[in-house]
Formats: sequence, structure tokens, C-alpha cells
Amino acid sequence: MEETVRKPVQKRAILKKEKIIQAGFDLICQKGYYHTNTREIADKAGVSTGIIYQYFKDKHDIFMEGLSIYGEEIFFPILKIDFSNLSFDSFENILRQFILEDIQDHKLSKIAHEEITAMIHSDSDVANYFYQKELEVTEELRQIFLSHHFSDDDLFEKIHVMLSFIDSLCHEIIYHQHENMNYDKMTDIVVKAIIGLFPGIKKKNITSI
Amino acid sequence: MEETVRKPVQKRAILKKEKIIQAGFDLICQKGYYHTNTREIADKAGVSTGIIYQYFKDKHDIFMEGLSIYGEEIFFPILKIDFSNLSFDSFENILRQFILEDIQDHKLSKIAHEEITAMIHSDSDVANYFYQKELEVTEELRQIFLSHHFSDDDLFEKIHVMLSFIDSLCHEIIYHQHENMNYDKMTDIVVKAIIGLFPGIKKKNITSI
Amino acid sequence: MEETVRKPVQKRAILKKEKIIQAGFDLICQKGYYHTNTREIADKAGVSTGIIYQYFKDKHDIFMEGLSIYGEEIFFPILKIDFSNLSFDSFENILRQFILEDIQDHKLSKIAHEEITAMIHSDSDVANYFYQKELEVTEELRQIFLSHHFSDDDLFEKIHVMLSFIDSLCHEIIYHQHENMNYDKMTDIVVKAIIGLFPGIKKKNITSI
Amino acid sequence: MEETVRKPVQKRAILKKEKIIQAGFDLICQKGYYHTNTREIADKAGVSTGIIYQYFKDKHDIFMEGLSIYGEEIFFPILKIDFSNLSFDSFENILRQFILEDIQDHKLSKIAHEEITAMIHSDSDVANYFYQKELEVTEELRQIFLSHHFSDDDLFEKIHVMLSFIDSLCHEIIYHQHENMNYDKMTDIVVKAIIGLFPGIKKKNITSI
DNA sequence: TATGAATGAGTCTTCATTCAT
DNA sequence: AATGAATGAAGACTCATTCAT
Repeated sequence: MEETVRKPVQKRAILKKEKIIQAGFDLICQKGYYHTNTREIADKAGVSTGIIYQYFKDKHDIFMEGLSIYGEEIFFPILKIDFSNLSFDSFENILRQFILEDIQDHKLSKIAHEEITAMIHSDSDVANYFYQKELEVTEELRQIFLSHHFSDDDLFEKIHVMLSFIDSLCHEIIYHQHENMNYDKMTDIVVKAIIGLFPGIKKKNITSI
Repeated sequence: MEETVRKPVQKRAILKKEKIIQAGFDLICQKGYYHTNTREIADKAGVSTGIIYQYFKDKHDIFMEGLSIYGEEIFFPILKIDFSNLSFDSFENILRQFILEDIQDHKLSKIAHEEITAMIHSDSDVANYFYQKELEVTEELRQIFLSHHFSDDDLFEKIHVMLSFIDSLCHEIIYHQHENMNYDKMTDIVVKAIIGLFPGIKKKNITSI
Repeated sequence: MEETVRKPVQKRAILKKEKIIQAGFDLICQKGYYHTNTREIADKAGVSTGIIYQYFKDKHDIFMEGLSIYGEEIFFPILKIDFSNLSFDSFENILRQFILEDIQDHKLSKIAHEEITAMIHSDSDVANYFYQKELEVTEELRQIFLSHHFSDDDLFEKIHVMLSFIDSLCHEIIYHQHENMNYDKMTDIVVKAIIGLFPGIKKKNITSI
Repeated sequence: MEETVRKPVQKRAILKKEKIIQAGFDLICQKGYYHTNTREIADKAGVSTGIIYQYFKDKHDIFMEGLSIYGEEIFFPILKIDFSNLSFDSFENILRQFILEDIQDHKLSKIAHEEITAMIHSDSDVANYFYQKELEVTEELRQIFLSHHFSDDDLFEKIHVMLSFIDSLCHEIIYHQHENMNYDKMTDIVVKAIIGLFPGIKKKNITSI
């Protein structure tokens, strides 16, 4: 076999590749992988269908490259939080603030979130990407929490659990709006549960009083 | 247009319809909706492709009927739990027991779980089914919890949160096996968090002493 | 080959056959031959699909039998005209009266007319039926006209032409309604042309004065 | 949905599109719309089935494009007549000449005529095409007749009637050949009737003498 | 006679990918 | 490097007709 996928070296070519990724990722996020075809992608990117296969192995490849570029921003907004003044007192506020923002983010790219989440569960490449990413993010947060004097006991696991709790909550709020459900209360419940995961903060702060 | 879908009346035909549902649901669960074609379903069910469209509107319809039959068992095993001796002391055990069993269930139909979960996020009919089902299950559990003297404060929301916590945990354990993660600890963390959602039990029991 | 189509002898069976013909002919007239399937016919007739092939060779056969029953009434309403007082003075009135009625008939079964006309041009069996029928009707009218002292010169041809003129006119009026076209004037023109076909009437009457 | 039909830009592609139209129109005209399938069209055009849907919305679209190209020539040969020396004396000759030629034309594309006529009566797009075309042709002829001093009284209607008379006659002669019918006489009858529609010619010419 | 279940070839259409230019 | 034309296998779905009961 020959290597048929080339790396573009010229500036224009690089821009073209990026346009294809953007177009492809966008469309797949909006309409779903199986409802997006390469011609649409080419059209939206303003290129010919043929050229796509110079830069990408196949349709799937386009999506994966898009994911590697945009995935973090869409799915791990927590990385953008300013944790510089994380403390016992501020934790709940930061948490609530983040949840609010996360929900806003979700709302903006509601469909994209769902389509990608679907792929996480049906496409092993996508699953692996998120699996890996989650671990990285968890570790990153762990370092931050550690540096703010959170107890190291099972911290990795706790943060992971925290992330999944937040995810569940946001998803619930965005997609399952039901009149009989009080989402403010639900948020309170989850926030409380998350805070409960880190009794270390309290202790430390209590003892420091 | 005419109504083209018919209900089979003969015994053998009813069995055949069930076979189609089974075959279709099975295949879609194993290979995914888009990777399963009608001919495969027909072959596996031992029928001709034509007969499928006498009993079902389309491929999607087969899956939905399968979901309505098997969905509950696969996705809401909690309904099978014997809550007759639910109490402050027993709650944690019941919970842990259930989690273990749930994980076993998940393992048995690992791929099915993933494929269906994918569809929840990409197919609105499937989403609606689960959305509705979740509310029903939540309410059912709420009644049970109430009858066992759990506090009614935000009970609906709390149970819903509990369910999503359990789901997250099980999913995590089944699909994200990672060497650096201690899943026993994670289970402990989540169980504790869930118990923490229901302080009423403790109080009640404590005060009743 | 065996003879597989049976003639029903029992009363109930005859009624059943008639119901099938009625249902089939109706549906085909309303939706077109290719957009009507045997199951619909069976459903509308209140019988099973299987029984159809006891009474008819195939779908086409149903239509042809329907045509032989209902065709005359739909397509040759001129046969119902009372020509008893046909004469020079009455001819135009009878003609105009008939045209008005024909248009009403057309309007009632507008779609049927079109669908069958389509088949006349695409199905040789249907074409032959009408070909034959037209000749019969022409001859029948010729006898009537003769008995009312119309000149025998080319009478067969003239009546045939008359019939086709009437047909064209009615079709025009029913289906081609156009704002720039004055259909009353068009009717006058055609009526005049038809009367002009039979100068014999005038002469006879003129000389008899 | 996206616009999926494209215009070919390359020369060869344009030729190919034309080939598809030709093949499709031909086949449909010979075998009927419902007895022509896309594979046959592709085969006859020497292309793959896929390419068809790059240039056409569907099978129907192919036929409509064919109709817009060939329809006029097949169904309105009257447009090719040289009316430059139209006058009282020449009218009958021109008419007879045209009828002869029209019959020849009909004979050449006998089946096509019938199949398309069938579609006029069963396909509303085709019906509309002819409806519109007829009005245009009628108007065009009206202008010509006017410029040759025909009386303007109901001229539009008269020409329309004339066209339908000619149509009926030709159709009759081509498809209904019957031994007991004298078609020469029938032609005479119709020609006379048509001439009778335009008494203005005579008068004008007579008075101008 | 009658049912309605069953067949399976046939239809239109789509689309990722390759090819000629 | 780029175009867009071309491929053709594969897909969902239909339906006249036959078959088992």
C-alpha cells in the first residue's frame, strides 16, 4: 500500500484542510454522521469532493480531526475555569457558576453535544478519544485541587465522579425538561452531593479557624 | 395513503412477528442501527424481506417495538429489586447489591447498552421513550421509598439524581476500565454520595431510637 | 396450463366478485392503475387478497371487467339521450343539452375520466375496448339519425366526427379552464360546426316548408 | 435538505446529460413510464445509474426535460408550417397538406404519441406542460391568422377548436383504422368543418373582389 | 371457498470513493 | 494540487402473485 493521505505544506493547502475539517465537523455535529455526506462537506468547505481524499483517509477521519481540534472546547469547558481562588468558601460558587455556564454552552451547541455523545457510544475511536481526554482532564483538575490543599484521598476518583455528576446534571437540565421536575432543586441536590465528596476542605478550613 | 402495517392474527404469524422483532433488535443492538440491514434481519428471523413490511412501518419501527419489549429489562433492572425490607440499615446493602448486579447485566449486553445509548442521543423517538420511562421509574421508586418512610422532601428529584449517579458509575466501570483508577473506591464514593442524598432516613431512624 | 380462474356460481360468490370489480375499478379510477395495489382492492372489497385470484387472472383483469360494466355509462352518456323528438329544430337544443349534461358527468368523475383516458392511450386492451365501443355507439346513433330522416351521406363518419368534437370540447372545458378563453363562445363554435356537419337536415326542412 | 441536482459544467458531462435525456425520453416513450426503469436508461445512455441522480431529481425529471426539448417538435408540428402565403384560396390546401404530414409524423412516433398522451391524462406536470404549450401555440397561430386578414371574432377560440379537431382526426386515422370507416371522407368532413369556422375569409375575399 | 401469511424479484435512490483531466 | 464526473454496490421498501391452512 502507498501512503495516499498527504500532509499539506503550502499555506493555502493548510487553510483548505482546515476548512474541510470545520465544514465536516460542523455538519456532522448538526445533522449526525450518517446524515452528512462528503459532497455536502465539500460544498460547505468550498472545495471539490476529490480533494478531500488527498487530505483525509475517509469521512471518519475528517470527524476525528475535527474532534481533536474542537472536542476539548465543547466537552471540557471546565478547563477554562479560573481556579486561582479556589477555597472552601469559593468552591460552591465556582461550581454553581460553572454549571450555569456549562448549561449555556450546552444550549448553544445542543445538537452537536447530542450527536457527538451518540458517537461516543457507537464509535470506538470517538470513545477512546474521550476516554483518554477524560483521564487527562481529571488529572489536570487533580493537580489544581491538590495545589489548593484538597485532601489527596481518592482525589482522582472523586474528581472523576464530580465530572460525571456535573455532566449528568447538565444533560438532564438541557434535554429532559419536564414540568414535574424542579431543576433548581435538582441542581442544589447535585451541588451538595459534589461538595460532600470533598469533606477534606471543610476539615482543613475548620481546623484552620 | 392507506394503513399498510397489519397485525398478524394467525398464531404462527404472531410468532414470526416476534422473531423479526427479536432478530432486528438483536442485530441493531450488536452492530448498530446503520450497520444492520433489512435483509440481515429477515435472514436471521428466517423470513423474507417482504414480510417485514407487512408488520412494520420501517426498520426503525422494528427497533422501537423491540425497545418497548426489551428496553425495560435492559435499562431499568432496578425495577426487579426486592425493596420489601428497605430501611436505613439495609439501604446501603441493597444499593451495593444492585450496583453489582447492574454491572453484571451491563457486561452481558455490553454492546447493546452502548448502541442503544447512542441512539438515545441521536434518535428522538428513542430519546422520548427513555425520557418517559425514566419518569415512570422515578415515580415508581418514589412511591416505594415513601412507603418505607423516606422523607418526601424533593424525593422525586433525589431519586432521579440517584438513578443518574448509578448509571454514570456503572457505565464508567464497564467501559472505561483504566489501570490508574480504583473502581472499588469510586463505587464507595458514589454509594456514599447517594446515601447522602437521603439524610431523612438517618434522622428518622435516629430520632426513633 | 390449468384453467385457474373460476366463474362463481353461488349467489354469495357472485356478489363477492362484483364487490371486487367495483372496488378495483373505483380505486384504479381514482388513483390510477399503477398507484392501486391488490391489497387495497381486497381491503375495500372486504375480501382476502387470495380470493381475488380465484375470480380474476390478474389485476388488469379486474379493471377490464369493471370497464365492461361501467365503461359505457361513464364514457358514452350520449346513449342515454332521448332522441324520440329529434328534428331540425330540436337538434341544436338536444346537442346543447347533452353537452351540458356531459360536462356535469365529467365533473362528477373528473379523475376517473382522466385515468381511464390515460389507459386508453397506454393499454392496448383498454384501447381496443373503446375502439370497439365507439364503433358500436356510432352505428347505434347512425340508426337513430337515419330513422329521423338525416341524410345517409357519410353519416357514419359524420357521427363519429361529431362524437370526437363533443369529446374534445367537454375535455377542454373541464380540464383546461383558462381565464383568457371564453368557453361559451367555444361551445357555440363547436355546436355550430357540428350542426354544419349535417346540412341534410336543413335542406329537408327547408324544402318541406 | 440540500440541492442535490447539479448542472454539468464539463463538455463531456453536458453531452452525457443529453444522452441520458435522450435515452430516458426514448425508452419512456416506447415502453411507458412505468415499464422503464432507471437501469435501462443508464444502460442505453451508456452511463452508470448513479450519475443519473447527479443531473436529475428523479426518473420523472428526466422525462420532463425530454419533453421540454422534444415535446414541441412531436406534438406541435403545426409550428413548422410555412404560412407566408396563407389566404382564402390556400387555406384548404395548407390544411390538407398539414394533416397529411401530421399523420406521417404520428406514424413515425406512433407509440411515443400514445405514451405521452397517456401521461397528459395521468401526470399533472405533463398535463400542465401541454396546457401551457397549447395556449402559446394557439396565440402564435392567432397572430399569424390576424396578419393574414382573418377576422378577429373569437379567433383565439376558433384556432383552439381547429387544433383539437385536427388532433382528433389524426389520432383517429392513425390508431383506429377500421374497415367500415372511410377516412378520406372523414378528412373531408373535418376539413370542411374547420374551414367553416372561419367564414370571415370568404366574406373578406368575396367583398374585396 | 376462503384466508391472510409469505415470497423475492424488482424498484428507485444514495454515497463513499476513485478516476480522468 | 485540484476538479467534478463517474462508479456501482448497497440500501430500504413494494407488490403481484402463490401457498399453507
